[in-house]
This record gives sequence, C-alpha cells and structure tokens, in this order.
Amino acid sequence: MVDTSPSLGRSPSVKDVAAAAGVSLGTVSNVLNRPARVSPETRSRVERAMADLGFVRNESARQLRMGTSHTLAYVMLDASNPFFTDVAQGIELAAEGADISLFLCNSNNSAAREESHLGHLMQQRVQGILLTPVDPESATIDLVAGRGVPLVLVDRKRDDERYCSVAVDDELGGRLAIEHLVDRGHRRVAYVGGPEKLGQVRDRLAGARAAWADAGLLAAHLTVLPTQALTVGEGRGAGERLAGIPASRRPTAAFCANDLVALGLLQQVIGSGRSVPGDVAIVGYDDIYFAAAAAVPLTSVRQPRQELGRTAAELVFAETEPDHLHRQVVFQPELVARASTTGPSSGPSKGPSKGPGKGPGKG
Amino acid sequence: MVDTSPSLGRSPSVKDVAAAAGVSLGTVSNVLNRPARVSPETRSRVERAMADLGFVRNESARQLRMGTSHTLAYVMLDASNPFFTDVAQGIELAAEGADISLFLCNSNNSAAREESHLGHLMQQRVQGILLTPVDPESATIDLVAGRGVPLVLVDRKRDDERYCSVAVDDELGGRLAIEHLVDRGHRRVAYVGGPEKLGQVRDRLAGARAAWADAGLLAAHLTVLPTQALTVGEGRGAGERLAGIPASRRPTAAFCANDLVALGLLQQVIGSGRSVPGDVAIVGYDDIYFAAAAAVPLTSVRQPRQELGRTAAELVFAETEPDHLHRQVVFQPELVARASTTGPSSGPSKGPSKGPGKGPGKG
DNA sequence: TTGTACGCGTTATCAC
DNA sequence: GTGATAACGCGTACAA
Repeated sequence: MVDTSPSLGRSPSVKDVAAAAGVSLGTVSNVLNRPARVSPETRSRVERAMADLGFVRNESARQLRMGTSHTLAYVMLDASNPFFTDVAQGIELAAEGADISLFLCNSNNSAAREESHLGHLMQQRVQGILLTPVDPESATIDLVAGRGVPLVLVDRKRDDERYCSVAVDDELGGRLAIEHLVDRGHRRVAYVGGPEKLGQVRDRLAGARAAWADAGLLAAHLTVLPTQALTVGEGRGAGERLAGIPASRRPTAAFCANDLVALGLLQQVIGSGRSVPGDVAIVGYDDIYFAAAAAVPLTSVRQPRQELGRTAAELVFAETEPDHLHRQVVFQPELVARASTTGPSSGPSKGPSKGPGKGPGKG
Repeated sequence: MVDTSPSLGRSPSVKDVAAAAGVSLGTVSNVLNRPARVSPETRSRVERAMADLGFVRNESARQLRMGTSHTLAYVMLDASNPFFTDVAQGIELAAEGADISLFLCNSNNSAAREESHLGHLMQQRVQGILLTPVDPESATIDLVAGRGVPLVLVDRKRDDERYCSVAVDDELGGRLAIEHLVDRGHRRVAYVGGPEKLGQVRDRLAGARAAWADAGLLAAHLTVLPTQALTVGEGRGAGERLAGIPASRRPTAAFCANDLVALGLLQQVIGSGRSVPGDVAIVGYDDIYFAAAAAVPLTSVRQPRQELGRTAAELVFAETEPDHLHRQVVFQPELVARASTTGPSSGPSKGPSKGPGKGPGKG
C-alpha cells in the first residue's frame, strides 16, 4: 500500500541495482564507495536505479565484509535520571559527524539487563561500548573487554588501570558542598544518601567529612541520614526523619547525595510548612535541569555532564588505535549556589549557633 | 592485557571453534542452534572450546544469512523528557523475553537527526521501528514505511490509516482538566502552551474549549497564554505574563499543555511570593514523576505511558504478519488531582466569583 | 550423529 | 572506466 518500489518480496540488493541500470555489480559498488571512478553518465544511471528500486545498503553485509561497524552504544544505568540523558547528549554530539550513530541501552539498574545488553552488543560487533555499570567491579566488564571490544566506563572508575574511564572527583564534590554550608554559618549538617555500597555515596561522604574536619568542627555534628536508594521518595522519607530530631540538635542544613534525594527532601520540608533555607538549607548533587527549576531553586554540585559524555566518546575512539594506553580522566565538579542555601532568611536561625564571629573562613 | 583468550588478531569464528574442538563446522552450528542433535560428549567439547576461545556469535553474518534481525529501535523525540523514557520502559518490558534488544535513539527534536537515525536503522535492517516523530506528516515516514520496515507511531497519529499508531485522546485530556477546574469553582482560566503547530497543543486546547462551552462559561474567560515550546523556561515566562494581567480579569487557574511548562509556572508563582493553589491553581499534563514530587504536588492529566510503549511494541510485532491491518490505538487519559488544585485555600479567592451556587455540575 | 557445499550482500582485487 | 570473482562468518540442506 505504501510501497512505492516494485516489490521483489525482499529488499533490493546491489545485484538488482546493477541489473536495472544495465551495469555490473562492481560498478554499483564503485558508485557507492568511490564515485569519482565512475563516469558521470553511468553514475547518474546507477543512482537513478537505486532511487527507483528504493535501494538501501545492507549494513550487515557491509560489516561482515569490512569488519567494522558504524555504531557506538551507551549502556546507561538509568534512562529516567536526567543526569544520564545529558551524558548521552554529550556522547551523541561527539559521535555526530563521524557518521556513527549512537544506540542507547537502558540497564535500568538491573545487572541482568546490563549483561543482556552487553551480550547483544558484542554479537553486533559494535565499534565501542560506553558503560555506566550497575557494579563497576562486575566480572562481566572484564569479559567484554577481554573480547577486545573498546570499552569506556562512564561516571565510574575502577581501581585497576585496565580500563579507560571518565569520572568526576566525588570527594572534591563533597568538600565543596560542606565548605559552602560551613561558609553560610551552618554548624550542624546532615548527609543524606545511600546505600553505602555505591562508590559515589561513599566518596561524597568522605569529602564531606574531610572538609568538616578541616573546618575544625565536631565530627558528631555531621549526621548521616542513610537512604535505601537515591530517589525522590527516599528523600521525602529522610525529611521526615530529619524533622523528628529534637530541635536542639537538629541539623540546620542537609547535603544530599544527589538531586533526586534533594528534591524529595525539599518537597517534604515545604509540604510540612517549614521553609527552605530558613529551617533547612539544602545542597543537592548533579545539578540536573529540574534542580534549577524546583520551587526553591536548588544549590547543587554540578558535574560537567555533556563533557563527560564527549570525553568518553573520544576515549572509546582512541581505544582502537594500535598501542593504546588506558586513561582515567577525572573532572572537577563545581558548586552552583541557588536559593535553597542563599535565599531569604538563609543561615541557621536557631539551634546552637556557634557564633557568626567565626566568619566564613575555614580551617 | 585483559585478553583471556589465545589471540588470533581477530575474533574467533565457528571455524576456529570447530578446529579447536576437533569437529566439523556443521557440528558447531548444531550445538548453537539445535543442541539436541549433538551427542552430549561432543557438545560439551564444543562448548568448552567456545568458552576457551571466547567465541561470540557474529550477528551480522547471522542476520545476513537469516534475513531477520534481533533488534527493535525506538526513535524518541526527547530523551530528557521523563514522559518518553517511561514510554521506552514500556517498550523494553514488552521486548524482554522475546530475545530482542531495544535500541533507543534520541532525535532531540531535530528533524535532521531523526532522519539520520532512521537511515542507519534501515541499513541495519532492524526488525521494527517505533517512532515519536518531530513532524507526524513528514515524508521521511512514508519513505521508511515504503521500504517495508514495520513502523509504529508512538504518542502521535496521522489522519490516514497507513500506519499503526498508539496515542492518547488529547481532546478528552483537555476536557478533564477544564472540568476539574470548573468543578473547583474557577471561572477564569488560562491555557498555557505552544507552539500551535503541535497537534497535542491544539487538541488539548480544543478539548478545553469544548468543556468550557459545555459548562456554559464565556469563551473570552478562557485565555490562551502561548509559549514557544513546552519547556520549564517557557512556563516561567508565562507566569510573569500571567502576573501582569490586572487582578480583575486575571485567571485564577492555569491549565498547562505539559508538566514541564506547569513546573516552570509553579516555580514562578511561588518564587514571586504568591501561593498555589491560593492565587493560581495549576493543572499539568503527562503526570511525569517530577510532577508528584514538586514542592506543591501537581495536579496533572495522566497518560498511560508504559502501556503506550507496551502496546506499540505489540503492534510492531504484529506488523510482520502477512496481511496485517494497521491499527490506531487510542488510550484514555485520566486526571490525577493533587495539591496544586486541591491544596489549602484552593479555589478562587478573589475575582468575579460567579457564585458557588452553581455547584460543581457541568453543562 | 557428523561432515560438506552453497548462498546471503557487500567490497576489494584483478583483468579487460 | 568497467566487468568478473573471491572473500567475510554463519546457517542449512543434503550426503555420508
């Protein structure tokens, strides 16, 4: 019905084109791959035939012959987290122009799904795989790389140097968040995040603790509110637990391990009639788009998402070069201050204000 | 370095496996495709060889021989809009188990990128394509379908019946939103959205107008605040324009063409010290996850996102059957009432309240 | 149960 | 400038 081409029952091949144009198979191939070698008349006749028949190159045959594929894949941890879609954008930008198309696969936090995707991609002989793994230490990763598929870890790193990776310095991110809160006069802060098995959660906390110690503050005044996952719902729950702490020792600020948690916390605080940052100042992490767009714009530790993706793509291309040394690229995060810490009536309004006399200096 | 297998310079083929196992090529093929036909000892010997060599099936060769591919693709309009990632989830769930893997392509609202992706996918001879097009009337769509590739339009429809599609009744959605607001006593409402060339924007407005008329209200009291796009930023801008309208004829509620716009509007209203729903009640559209998680949880018109995806996948599978009739599936949306319309001090507090005596009835 | 010859669509290499 | 032919890796039919 929508068929504009003469139906052969199958899609037309170079052979069909050759027959229709009255030339040989090799000529058609030349028109496709080395147009300059073909006389203008012949070429246009061939091109005409291709258009008439609705010829489309068969990538499988091409790849089988050439041994190289024109696709790159990014196996992402969670397609519904804006952070990862921004990373994907960055990859796409780098792949564009190289006549390579990017396929996104969503493992959705499932190791099984990740493995299934990786298996399919290996069978496809994709040119390279970018991966934000469910578990950076998983043996599956070794398996894939062991087969010689160019592989780059994105937003994760492993201790060994057998892989290229791009990541962001999470410990520094934790420091930045805490330094900012200390600067704003907060002397009791909660770190909200979990589970601890996530490297990010651990590293950000480590940075936070280091900065806290550097500021000469009591370790016990940096509370940890653990969560089961980095989701909005968990953030809300943490807000309730925070509210349950006696006012005398309740943190005046919260540093959340990511923006989803921060948004949940924000919602709970505002929904229960308290104010941000008046009652609780909030710092998030990732600086996803919705952070700036929240009802109280969120202060957040920004990661260079697009650049992360772009660099990962470059690394994966470099992997194909003969004697390639794996590189671990680490980016620096940056604090973006917004109303959730700097808004009206910011700074701790009650509680044991240890005196603004200390000033914004640190350690 | 990570190479666990004896390196051949290329990835091992069935031929290599056969040699290593001391059997013939056909036997290896049988182990792969008809294991029952091979004696247990031989089979395990072959399997052993495959493991040792790190054999991975070459999907290109397989596809070339068989003519069928094991991949499905969803070309999505905007990967950073949670609505579409949820649709993708639905597709993935349907594809799972069918031993088919789903590749996501992001056209990012660019017709050129969409075309490029479609081109690559056709060359790959994917089993089917699910598409939320930049422009449903684009000729590219005809071209793809004309080549015989199973194609299903997702969240869009065309007037002709040459395609399968899944969509949601946008006119009904518009009605639901307005009926809800009229029920809550609003007699001046703004419709916020644009550009008008988007079918969704038009249809939702049409439904809104119909419901407004059915309620016996003055057409002039349903204002349209046009936007350039359905983004958070545009929503904020609309909020400013709304605030600029003299109080006597300012709408007491806004119906936004999607949740991103609604979130932007919400942010502007709250940020300027007014309250939701006290000063402005807000209804969004899509019911994305962040809608429920907003500082003032958003009333929204929910679309069955996952089901949309699931059904689209089923339709694309059905396309391969011999004499297939194209189906246009239309889902019903549903209003989810939350605090942005039902919260404390909801309902119009000022303005020409035409009397609550009219009650919540309509037309 | 196992081994062999052939074809799939494309590209590269050679002869014309 | 153009035509013929071998190869890529795998699946299948058929022969042993």
